[in-house]
Amino acid sequence: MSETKLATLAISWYDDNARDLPWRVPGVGAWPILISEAMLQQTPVARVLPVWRQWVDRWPEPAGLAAETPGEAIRMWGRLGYPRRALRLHECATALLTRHGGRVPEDLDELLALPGIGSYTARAVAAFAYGQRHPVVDTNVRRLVARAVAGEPDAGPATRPADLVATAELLPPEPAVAARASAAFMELGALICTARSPRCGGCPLAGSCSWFGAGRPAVPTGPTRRPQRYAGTDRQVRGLLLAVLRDSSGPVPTQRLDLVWSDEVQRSRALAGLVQDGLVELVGDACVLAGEGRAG
DNA sequence: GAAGCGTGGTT
DNA sequence: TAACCAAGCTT
Repeated sequence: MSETKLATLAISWYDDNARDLPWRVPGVGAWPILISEAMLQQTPVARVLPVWRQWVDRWPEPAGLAAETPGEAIRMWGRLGYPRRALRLHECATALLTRHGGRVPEDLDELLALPGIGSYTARAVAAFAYGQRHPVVDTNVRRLVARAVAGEPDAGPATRPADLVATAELLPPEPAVAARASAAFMELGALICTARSPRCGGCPLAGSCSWFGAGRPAVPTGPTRRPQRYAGTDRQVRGLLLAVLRDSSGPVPTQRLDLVWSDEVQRSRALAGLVQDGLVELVGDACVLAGEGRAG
């Protein structure tokens, strides 16, 4: 008999406090759920909502997306960020068509083999779309488990196998209940057990939380590496270049792209990177989004 | 395991 | 205002 009290408490709280997100509505298919998970990778819910609606309205099945150019997926991605995710989602739709008859597979290993689908997303789809019992471990769950179970102030930066084990031990035996517990843990991490200023006063797990019980010890202060700034990076230049192409329907002369960044060396490097990544194509002396060099 | 990859709101 | 933050994946 293991510790499923946390799951019970979390689910009770979730019943009353879960946000009404459209991909959580009963009956939503695995494909729209998969799209939501891909969009939510590193992008806040509020920004995903309108784009998700556009995608599921336009491409309710994988076949619809697979029939488009990759560039159209990139264009419809809008400003969600990390546009390679749009490319991967398009590749994913194609893979679903060729390997799985146009449907999202239920098997975890088959999900993991899809483009852009990693450990978190595969388990999220298996749990939330198909009601399977898998540990669904994202940054929120890692943080919550680190605090509630291990009594630590925060989790490590990346998901490790041990995180999956620790989370799996919290899941109730019934698959559907386990899936709901995973959703509840994530929601608690997103709304209550936040990174910056956790609201332990409103947390249903506080009475069972090791970290809270220990008086909320702080993160040990140490020399932290300063992360790379965004301004002036290739990342920013890529974003500027892609924004021009996204808002254009046809080929864009490279001469026009010269206007978005004055440093020729960096601009060329950024553009070459976009081409290398398959987001952009060169057509003579012009650029287009992927797959739109001939038509579109 | 670290680095690279967008974007915009919040503190 | 600069830094931080938001449901990761790939190489």
